[in-house]
Amino acid sequence: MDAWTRFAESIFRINGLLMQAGEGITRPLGQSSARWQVLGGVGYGPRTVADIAKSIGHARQSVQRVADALANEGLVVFRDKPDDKRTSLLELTPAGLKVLTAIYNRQVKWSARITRKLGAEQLDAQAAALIEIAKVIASDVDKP
Amino acid sequence: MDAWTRFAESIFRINGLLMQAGEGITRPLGQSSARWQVLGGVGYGPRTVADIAKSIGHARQSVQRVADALANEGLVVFRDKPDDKRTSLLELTPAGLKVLTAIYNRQVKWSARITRKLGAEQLDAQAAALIEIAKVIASDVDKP
DNA sequence: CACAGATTGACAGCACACTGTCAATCTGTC
DNA sequence: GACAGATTGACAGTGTGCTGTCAATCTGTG
Repeated sequence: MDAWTRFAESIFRINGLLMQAGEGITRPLGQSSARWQVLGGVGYGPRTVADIAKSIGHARQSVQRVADALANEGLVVFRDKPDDKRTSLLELTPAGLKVLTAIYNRQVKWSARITRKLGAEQLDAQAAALIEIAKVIASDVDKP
Repeated sequence: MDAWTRFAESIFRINGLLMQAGEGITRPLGQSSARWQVLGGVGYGPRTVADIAKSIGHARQSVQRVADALANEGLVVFRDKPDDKRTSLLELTPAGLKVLTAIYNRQVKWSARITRKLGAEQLDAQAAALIEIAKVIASDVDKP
């Protein structure tokens, strides 16, 4: 197994652990990582579904489905967007804000716990190195 | 945004790029990353579905579904396992071997291209660092 | 102002991973 | 050898993400 494969496997491993942690944070609150991302997208003010999709890098229709589910459960509401009759603004309800806040609190504790163990400097250095590697991979996409 | 979040986002970014590259490698051959993993699991000799699932860290039933699909398309066959009547051994057909070899060739080229740009030493160092971080995350799982 | 092209949500369908349940079968213990 | 517990595939159902198509609506160009 070559260095690149070892590297890729370490990424898969950490990604899996992060996803698992995300589930661990959201699940006790009856949510999920996908729902968290959408709720978080509305956290700083009303936005359209298409807007949120762009910002988190997911397909518009994936976000739409999650948003519809959240609206059904009363965590968000669709409000008319005055200047565009096609779409509407997604807005947190009090219940939605409560859930998002609870998730945020859990996330902060988790983040602080890990940062204490690993050190912000090391994490920043790793992140910077990974972003450089990401650029190289991205520039290679579609080559095979 | 704290260091830990920046780190997590860099992992998500690279993971996404790796998945994308995996699709790029397998898609022209009518396959996918999931199918690749299962084909690869049988590459060194017949194995059971449950066995493959364990080795790649996926749910048994997820692998079962992919294996059934591969069998339907004639890339693998189920052969009786003499000492266990519940299960069967999954084995590559000549067609399956052909596909797996083609995928392997594409993967090797891609891997070599990236390693040339980034250097095996850097990749190994990163992988080692990430594995250490993974241990810390893993030891924290279920804490929140 | 007209109109081509982009954007949007609704609808439909697919791939992949997970979970849980069930009956058949295997394994280890007594 | 009997029997409790683990393992296995079949079946069924869920969540998440993707794609494509369609009609309504917006936007920018001329």
